[in-house]
Amino acid sequence: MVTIKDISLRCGVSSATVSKALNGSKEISEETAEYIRKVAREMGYLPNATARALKTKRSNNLGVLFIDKTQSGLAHEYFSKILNSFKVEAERSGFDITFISCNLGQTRMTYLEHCRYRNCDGVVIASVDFYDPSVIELVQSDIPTVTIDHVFDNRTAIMSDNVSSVRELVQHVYEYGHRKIAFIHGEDTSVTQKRLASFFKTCEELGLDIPEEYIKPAIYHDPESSRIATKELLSLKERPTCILYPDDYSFLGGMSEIEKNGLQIPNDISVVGYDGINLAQVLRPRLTTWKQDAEAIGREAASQLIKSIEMPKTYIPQQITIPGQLLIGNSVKKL
Amino acid sequence: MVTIKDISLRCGVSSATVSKALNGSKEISEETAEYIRKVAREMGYLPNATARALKTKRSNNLGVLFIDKTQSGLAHEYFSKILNSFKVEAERSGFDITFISCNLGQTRMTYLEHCRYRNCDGVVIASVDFYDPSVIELVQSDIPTVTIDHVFDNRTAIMSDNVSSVRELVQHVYEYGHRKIAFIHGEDTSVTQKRLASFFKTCEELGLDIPEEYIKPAIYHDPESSRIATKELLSLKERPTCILYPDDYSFLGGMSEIEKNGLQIPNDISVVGYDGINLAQVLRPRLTTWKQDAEAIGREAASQLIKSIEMPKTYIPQQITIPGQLLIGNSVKKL
DNA sequence: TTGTATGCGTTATCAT
DNA sequence: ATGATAACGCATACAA
Repeated sequence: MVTIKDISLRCGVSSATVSKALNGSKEISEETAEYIRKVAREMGYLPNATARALKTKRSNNLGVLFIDKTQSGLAHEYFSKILNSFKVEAERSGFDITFISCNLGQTRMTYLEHCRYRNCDGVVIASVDFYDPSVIELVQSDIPTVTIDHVFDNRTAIMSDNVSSVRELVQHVYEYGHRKIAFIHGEDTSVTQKRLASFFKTCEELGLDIPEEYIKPAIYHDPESSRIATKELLSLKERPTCILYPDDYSFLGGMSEIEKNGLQIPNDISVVGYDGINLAQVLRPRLTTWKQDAEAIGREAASQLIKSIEMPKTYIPQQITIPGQLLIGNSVKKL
Repeated sequence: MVTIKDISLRCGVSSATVSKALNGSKEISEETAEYIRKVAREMGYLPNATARALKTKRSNNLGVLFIDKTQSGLAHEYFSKILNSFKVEAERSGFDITFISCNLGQTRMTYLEHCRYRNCDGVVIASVDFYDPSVIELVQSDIPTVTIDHVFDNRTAIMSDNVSSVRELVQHVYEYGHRKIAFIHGEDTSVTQKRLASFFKTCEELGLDIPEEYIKPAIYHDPESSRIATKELLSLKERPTCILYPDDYSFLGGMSEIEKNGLQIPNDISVVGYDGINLAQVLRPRLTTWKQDAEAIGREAASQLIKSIEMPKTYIPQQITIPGQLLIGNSVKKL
């Protein structure tokens, strides 16, 4: 392993000079700096991130706290896209990514402890139980954090547009003539609460009276629970003409149930998804859904997090909403 | 931040003693060791991974080289499961995980350089172009590596059972009376080559003569390409009675095409998938497929990698095949 | 413009 | 059984 010292000996200068030259310090004359860089290149020098981190207290390492309960966390296209664009943007600024968890070796540690142990410069938090005390402890610490789809006071949050999205979806099916609209929602989170509230509000504004049995609980990214909810909806005396699903992936469970009942989409029943995953756009009929801009969410999260790390004094936490768009497929029939 | 020195002052012993006590050295008397541990706990001491890594040359950090081309890498349930179980097993042994890529900041580096820069103790490699010179450079370096689904000489590889799986699948549909079996395969990799060879060999053994137009290329995890391949197969004069797909996810593209043609699975045409992803088991009819033990693959990869790190002298690289199992659904009709 | 010296927190060697 | 000390590779305050 070639170190700064090796270079300094070869160049006949001090290690301090080499360090400065390599870091582009203005102190060093362009001539020697150029020479040092050349030698460093020739010798195949690579900075030692560990030593640098120990000295500077900056690891250039970002923690990623994604919970993989039901191991759907990363398999979830929405989150895997966010992670990927987060990673790309982070790397563009020279940051690496480390997963944060709570059991390392035999010693159980909190998320915060794990971050400190690894000297993470910042953490992005998504897809977790935001009421978990260990998550709250992390967010309230001095480590910069960015959360996705959940707001903490005086912390940056990147939000998908859960209110306007559901409003637009409901308005869309309303315009297509639907009045009996069912809503299958995910587990109780602030995202779900927002979507539900937006659903009720929009329906109210449109003068729709949605019976209670049109609202069914399910679990995000779990086709089976949406299949069951679908089954219940289909067995109602007053069957809805359109069903809104928690997400595209869950819809596939519903789709299966609908087809099993010999019904056709959209002729016999209309459906709407959420997320805009690739798969749903490949199936026929194409699913009408809300396309979230996961790529922008991840990129923005990284960008904000890095800003807050690099300008700790002047950075102002903010809530940023990333707009998505209505994707009109063929799964909603005009009545 | 509380350091070893802080503890040593508080305990009235030297920092060397604290370090030894905390690391369970036999040199220290049980009595003082216990006291030191107690104080450390009270003070909320956390070891500094950075300082430790600098001193010991061990980062307790494993690199993960997964290429996310077409951003399906992590969205791919097979790989995301592997990654997750790898992570869980690694953490059980006190290792963290860092993604390896080739462009960090403005400086482009090779995978090997990235690993060195981060002092990775080892790397797991999957879902990449194994003929990429930068990948080969990494594998041939002194950094321990484990590859998944590709063998390098004198290196550990964890393999799914591509040969026996395809044999069993073909035998299965053969037993159900199918003779006209089409095979849609993924892009050209050693995995694909193995599956194709196994397909041809099994067919030969069974006395089946598969016409060339029954073999269609597609792309793994890309429903659209499998949809096109399906379309071509369905338009043949001599239409196959059964289609084998590259993977379950790709099958969904084919499914869509089949249904668009007004055909029913399995009455009009039989289909077989590969991977055994959750989704395919939720749809009706349930897909007959090969369930890969992704969880075991990831776990074994981590376990082997860590062994090779901890016992560099005695560890012997090996190829380990993780068996999967035939999952019989309702997508293959008995003829 | 360049060099010297120090310390980041830890572990390891060698004394005691 | 415990302690003093050096060293890991780097960055920086300060001196020259």
